Amino acid sequence: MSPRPKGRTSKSDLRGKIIEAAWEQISREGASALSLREIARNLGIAAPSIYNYFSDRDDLVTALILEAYESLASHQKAANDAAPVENLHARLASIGNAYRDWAVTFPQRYLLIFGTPIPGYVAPLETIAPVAASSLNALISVVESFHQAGRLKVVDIDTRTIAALIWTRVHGLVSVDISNNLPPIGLAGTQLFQIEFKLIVDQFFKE
Amino acid sequence: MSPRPKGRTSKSDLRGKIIEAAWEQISREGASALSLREIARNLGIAAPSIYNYFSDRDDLVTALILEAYESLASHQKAANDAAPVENLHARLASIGNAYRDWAVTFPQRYLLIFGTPIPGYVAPLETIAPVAASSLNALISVVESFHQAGRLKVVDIDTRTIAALIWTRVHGLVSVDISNNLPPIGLAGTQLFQIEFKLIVDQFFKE
DNA sequence: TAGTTTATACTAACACTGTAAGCTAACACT
DNA sequence: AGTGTTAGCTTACAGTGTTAGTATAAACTA
Repeated sequence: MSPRPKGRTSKSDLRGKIIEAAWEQISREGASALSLREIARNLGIAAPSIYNYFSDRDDLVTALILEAYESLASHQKAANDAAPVENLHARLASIGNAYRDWAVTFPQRYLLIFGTPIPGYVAPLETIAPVAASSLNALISVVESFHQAGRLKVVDIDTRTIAALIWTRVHGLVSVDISNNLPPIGLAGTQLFQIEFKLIVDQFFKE
Repeated sequence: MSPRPKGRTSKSDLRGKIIEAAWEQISREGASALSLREIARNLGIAAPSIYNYFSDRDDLVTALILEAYESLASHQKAANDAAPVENLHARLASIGNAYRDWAVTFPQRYLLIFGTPIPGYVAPLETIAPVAASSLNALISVVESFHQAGRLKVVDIDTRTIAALIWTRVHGLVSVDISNNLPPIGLAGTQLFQIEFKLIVDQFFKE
């Protein structure tokens, strides 16, 4: 039926195309609608061929999660580097806005990372933890800088704990926002984010 | 094969048993592993019989979500009523702790409500919004009371917005905690929650 | 260059899922 | 008694992830 492509295609990069098709599908339908057979259909290949590149569906999902974390981490780093090193408030604002922007631009990727959207999927922590941690590096680094400059308002909490709390606050707001679970208080997500960000800065950082 | 039960069983409450079996399954395997056929197997009935009580799987999930919201809301109300009306800080602490306790006790129910764990399921907002809102009533009421007592530190933010932000903070921390997505900072979820709760109280409320 | 191995595609099949259609026995009501 | 409705059942269909077995083209080896 199919024209039987020439065996080892050598440079067709089918693995990359599978990942690409998976993202396309996730962006449209959400992570939980990921289907190996539909990926295969879209690519014009047989479904089991995917198993030449991923040991099973979970393995593909893990690859997607790693890619998403790397994307988030690189956006964070870019935002951090875009602000002057010595202007800590500017750096903080830059990475804060970049964090929300990334989540709003790629909501399904964000939910893929931080939700539990795939039936029966459990993330292999030892694989994911390192790159997940690296997506928090920019924030941790800024908090550390505030600390070393003696500009932390709160002194009885470890800097990494402060960073973790800032993250859970931002994550809580952003994840609820892109899931459309915000309580109906007449404020758009952007406005609420600005308010919360200001409150966070006020509470933890001097000047 | 089966002894063919006596037709209209009238008081067998199969609908209730289906929901019960669904919870049992969700508690063990997580919400995304919910399977109508396995429910039927556990109850010793045929899978399509479920359709006599729920129009489809999503309908069952909606019923579960409503039940979960109601449970959360009633726990919140109980916690609110357990503290003396005039002691606003005690009431706030009571509902705060009750919120986390409920989430930790029923993590899968919490994730069912606030995550997007079911493949292809989209919550019917007009059905769920009212009971979802009612689970925030205790918090809103306490914040209102602080406001009317002139004991809000922050005056340029609407009280409902303050309540919403407090909720997103608590939700962010709790949801990440029960999903085991907390950054590795050596603090247990309980400790982190106490720290964050104190910070919230300090930031918004006087005395 | 000829022969062998290996990688990558395929088809067919299995076990599972939600769900629709149609049948039947028991009850409720005229 | 007869009728209609309810709530079970079996059967069947289309979808899913996954495994097994097969074929072919490329790459390596003698």
